[in-house]
Amino acid sequence: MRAVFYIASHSLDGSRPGIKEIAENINSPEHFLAKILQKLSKGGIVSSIKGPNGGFFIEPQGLNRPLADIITCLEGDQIFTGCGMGLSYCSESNPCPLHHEFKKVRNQLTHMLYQTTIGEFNGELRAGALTLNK
Amino acid sequence: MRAVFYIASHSLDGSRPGIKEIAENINSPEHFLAKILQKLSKGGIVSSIKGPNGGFFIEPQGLNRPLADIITCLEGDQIFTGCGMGLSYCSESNPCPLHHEFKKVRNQLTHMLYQTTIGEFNGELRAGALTLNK
DNA sequence: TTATTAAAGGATATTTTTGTCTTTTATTTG
DNA sequence: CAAATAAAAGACAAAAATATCCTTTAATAA
Repeated sequence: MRAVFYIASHSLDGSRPGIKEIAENINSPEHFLAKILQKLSKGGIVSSIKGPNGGFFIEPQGLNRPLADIITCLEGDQIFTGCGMGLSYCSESNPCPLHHEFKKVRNQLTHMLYQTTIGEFNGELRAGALTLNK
Repeated sequence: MRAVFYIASHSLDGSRPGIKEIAENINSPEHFLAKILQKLSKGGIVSSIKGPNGGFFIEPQGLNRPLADIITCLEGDQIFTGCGMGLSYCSESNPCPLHHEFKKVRNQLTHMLYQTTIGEFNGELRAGALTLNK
């Protein structure tokens, strides 16, 4: 998510940071980050260009996608739909003890992740008001 | 948490289920459950007695403790205080991009886990309205 | 068109989490 | 006290998550 924020905040002026640059700026192991960006690239969250002057970027419309898309791409929709205690049987019609209470929390998280967009923090990030370090 | 619910629902009549019985009823590997119960026992969430007719139980006042205590005992208070993106620098005065939005979600989760008590589901569990299977 | 740059992909390694096995200690009952 | 029961504890094993390395592919520029 930090990598996506970093790329997003650099996509306004058409620049394309490479893995090395991103990794340095978000304190992430380079090769590990590469794996994640590959997945995000396949999922269409970020775009990439190889070769000199290549790197990662996000299309203008991509900046309006919700954060939830990042999570879905990387980890599936388990956190949006799954049981709070990880129970397979749990559902609306056959709820686990925590089901109803947990649903409220999960709904709020879901709502937050669908309302917040990838590009939402660009201004503050570029102004230096927010940072992405570990 | 399911183990605690199971023990709680059997502590009303003074019975003391053993690890084997608990494991069977919550579909948990016996020895793995043993480790968890050891930790919960050290933390004072559950009590235990060795030997014949021994097993685990929860004191009457223990039934009024919040679910949050279980989590704190097993995993610390990271989920109550930590940053949503796992950033070490993030705080109220030096927030990460998601800090303010995530705080709302975390606060609701925290509230839920502190309002809900360990013994809260005893009635429904004993009536069979709720189950603890995986 | 060749050298260089940078992402993609596959194989491997490390670490953490989860799960298992065995021995020890405590308690109860005959 | 001796035998049986059951949790506590420690050592060990398997699986999953995280991280690294190396080779391949694509793009650019001289």
